[in-house]
Amino acid sequence: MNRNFVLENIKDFHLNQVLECGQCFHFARTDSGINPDEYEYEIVAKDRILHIKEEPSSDGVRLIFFNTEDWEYQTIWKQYFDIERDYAEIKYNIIQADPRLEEIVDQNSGIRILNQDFFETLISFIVSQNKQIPQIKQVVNNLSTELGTKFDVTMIDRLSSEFDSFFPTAEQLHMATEEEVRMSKCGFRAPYIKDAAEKVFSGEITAEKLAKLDDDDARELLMSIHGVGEKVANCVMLFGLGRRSAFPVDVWMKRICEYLYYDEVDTPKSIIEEDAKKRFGKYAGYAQQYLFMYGQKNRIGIK
DNA sequence: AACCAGGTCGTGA
DNA sequence: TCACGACATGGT
Repeated sequence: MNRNFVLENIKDFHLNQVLECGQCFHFARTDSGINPDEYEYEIVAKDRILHIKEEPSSDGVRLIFFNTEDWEYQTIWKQYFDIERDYAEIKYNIIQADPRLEEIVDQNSGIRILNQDFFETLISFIVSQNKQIPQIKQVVNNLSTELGTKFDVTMIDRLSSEFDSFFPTAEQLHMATEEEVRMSKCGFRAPYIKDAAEKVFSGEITAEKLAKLDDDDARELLMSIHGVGEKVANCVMLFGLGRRSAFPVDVWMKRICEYLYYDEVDTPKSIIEEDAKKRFGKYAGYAQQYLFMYGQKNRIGIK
């Protein structure tokens, strides 16, 4: 109890970029920001609340997992943070596919694609449609506090200011009424959330079933949920099912790719996705995330 | 006060 | 197939 697990010299990893790149929504930065090299976050994931800190180290970064046993890191967080994947190889291949992306990848070289829970990812990206990231985080937290299981006090190593509950399970969202779901301020997405919860709770759609399908069939099954279109399905594949060749095209990716590849000419999302998957192959999902961060930081295509 | 946000649905050519 | 408005909510 109360022991910290520490990783030294982790390369291609920057906590700030991992969490703030728009792939996950149930977390908060908890440090003051006074020291520019240190980042501290609370993350609610994997039926736990994790208090984690990043500091510079001689070669890469040091990650401190507070109040974490070795086995928890080995069986949970190692996988969640994609620690053992070779991101140097990923970046090399992306830059091979398009040398112009070298600077973009360098600027965001600490990104990792998290291995998140399927159901939470599905609902979170249903919520994400036509919303900005701070609002998505708010709705995710509202759903959790209103309908999710409260933390066991022994799980918290200090009082959390923002969080008190896990993201609701499919069963919990299935049992809730549409009005209760609407309390989260999800608006017109409430029936979408209900349909997703019902299809997952009934076993009609599960991560296990989806894992057996090829990309096209998996996406088609996801899109049988009312409120899940191409973009949300691709995000669920990429962030919640480990399908790293998925290339979600949202308004940002459309602007960024039109800027880079189509001479600013209006181009259908389907063409953008198809061309990107040809260009980046099995690395398309990673490329998408580097491009997304680049576009957001530099406000590509915004007046 | 309009307009937009990590979109999708329903409708009508 | 494709264009277009509606959809809750909150922020410029």
